[in-house]
Amino acid sequence: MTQKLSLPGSEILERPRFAAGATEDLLLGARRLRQAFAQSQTRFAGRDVPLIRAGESDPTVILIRSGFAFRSCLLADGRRAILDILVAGDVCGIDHVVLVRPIEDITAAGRIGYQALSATAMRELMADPAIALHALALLAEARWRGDRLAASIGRLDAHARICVLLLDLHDRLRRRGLIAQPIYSLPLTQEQLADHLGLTLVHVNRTLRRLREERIVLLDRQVVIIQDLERLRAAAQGLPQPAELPEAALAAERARSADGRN
Amino acid sequence: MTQKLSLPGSEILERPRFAAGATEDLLLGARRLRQAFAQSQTRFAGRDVPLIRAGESDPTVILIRSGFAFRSCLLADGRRAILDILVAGDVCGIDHVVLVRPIEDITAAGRIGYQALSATAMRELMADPAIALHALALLAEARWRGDRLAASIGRLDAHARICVLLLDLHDRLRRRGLIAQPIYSLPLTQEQLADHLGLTLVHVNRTLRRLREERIVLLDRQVVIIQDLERLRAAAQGLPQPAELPEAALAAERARSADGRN
DNA sequence: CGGCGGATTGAAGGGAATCAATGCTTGTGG
DNA sequence: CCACAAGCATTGATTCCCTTCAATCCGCCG
Repeated sequence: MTQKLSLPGSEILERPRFAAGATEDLLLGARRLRQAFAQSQTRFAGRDVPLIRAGESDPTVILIRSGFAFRSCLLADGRRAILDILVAGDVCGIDHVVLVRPIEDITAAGRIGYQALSATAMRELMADPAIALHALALLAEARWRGDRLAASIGRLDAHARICVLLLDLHDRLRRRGLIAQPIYSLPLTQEQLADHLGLTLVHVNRTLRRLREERIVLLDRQVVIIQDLERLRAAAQGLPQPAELPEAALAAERARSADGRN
Repeated sequence: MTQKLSLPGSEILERPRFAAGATEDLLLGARRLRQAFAQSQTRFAGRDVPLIRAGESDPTVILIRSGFAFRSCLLADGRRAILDILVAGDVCGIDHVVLVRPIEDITAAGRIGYQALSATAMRELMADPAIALHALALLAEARWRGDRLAASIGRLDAHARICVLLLDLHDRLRRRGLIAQPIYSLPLTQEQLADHLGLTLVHVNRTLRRLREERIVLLDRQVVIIQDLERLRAAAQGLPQPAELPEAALAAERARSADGRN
């Protein structure tokens, strides 16, 4: 059924770029949205502080300035599924523009700085086509990450899943210019990693040990040290290429950093 | 860490509704988008016909009029992950407005009728704030389904996963008025179900047998017969409530069906 | 009839979960 | 300054869900 597919994996090397007809507006929208966020005060929150709770009224849209956060939902049995990890520069909660109440929780993973915009304000901003397009792009990117996670959990083993996660985070941070070396802090407990990867704490631990023994990555005290990027990439093979903010957004990102970043 | 959470599961009984401030526009946007689609000719495709291929240029946005389709991506080892199942009334490919090239494949699961809009045309439509908002809502809903899938694969066992799938599909079809009884056709092979649920063909088969023996659901020859909706719901417990098109879209949907549906 | 895709079923093995201790840090308070 | 508790990390032993491998069967079509 599935074709022979002898593609050596180097097929879709490009990450999804924005459509030509939209790039201009996207850039513009990105800038304007950042400006809107810049109006609001930067706030801070510590570990495990909920930024948005599922079901609460009057949700906000959030721009993370620094640190990590995650989106999660509670399961009936009390377990938790962490659906997305958010890093500095990410905007989350755009769907609150159209939903009365948020569906999931958004929680600070460690100490973070962020700015918030009320859903109403965001809704008004959406009147600007450029911003509307940018919002769509943000959501599209988030969905892509979600799809990727589903594929990862569904078809890769624990070893590969963790590699994908650590590599993707590395690439995201790298692309945003937030790190210069293959080292970054990741303020998630092993239990939280497990909740994200569809594993158990114990198995995450064992797998991390294996990765350490293989001298591929070292995750100690919430610090990730990638010892062998090549082999990490090899081990993370299997999924389609990581889709991330393409150059348009990247440019915007750079612009943002270049401006005073508060 | 996780609170005691003695919520009996009946907490978030409501599905995500659209925000009050947006409902009007959403309805309007939905109607206008349908109208735009109505301009284009209804096309048909048979089983396994790709509607959109990852990487191809000039992608379209698609409204499914009848039948089932699915979104999938290929993994490096040749396996496939089916990330979403699309039913009549679904719009897919909205993200093509912002992406140059689609990231995933969209394939007809059986014989389907659909209408297509070029990404360029859709991009122009987005100038209408109502349509832009509706597009955002569509994407938000798709993401929610993706998140749900990830949680399902990550935290539920095969039995529950299949129940969730069959129940969710039932509810979606029911809510759109496409079925009146707990019976529907599902033109997916067991291998495709496996690719969707992160299982193997063999195990899907065994689990379906068990469900049959338990007299909960019967899946035979691509026809799903829910024998005991109550117990199916019970078995599908565990995830947060299914998020689907809320009444706004529902109304639009009804309006659509009420008009000639081509 | 033969071939083929899909469904079904058995047997065996493995990856991950579960159960259960034991370290290790860190922060708190005496 | 040390004791102590709490949360997190680590590790072993055991269990089991799911995969893998391998046939067989069935319905369909040329």
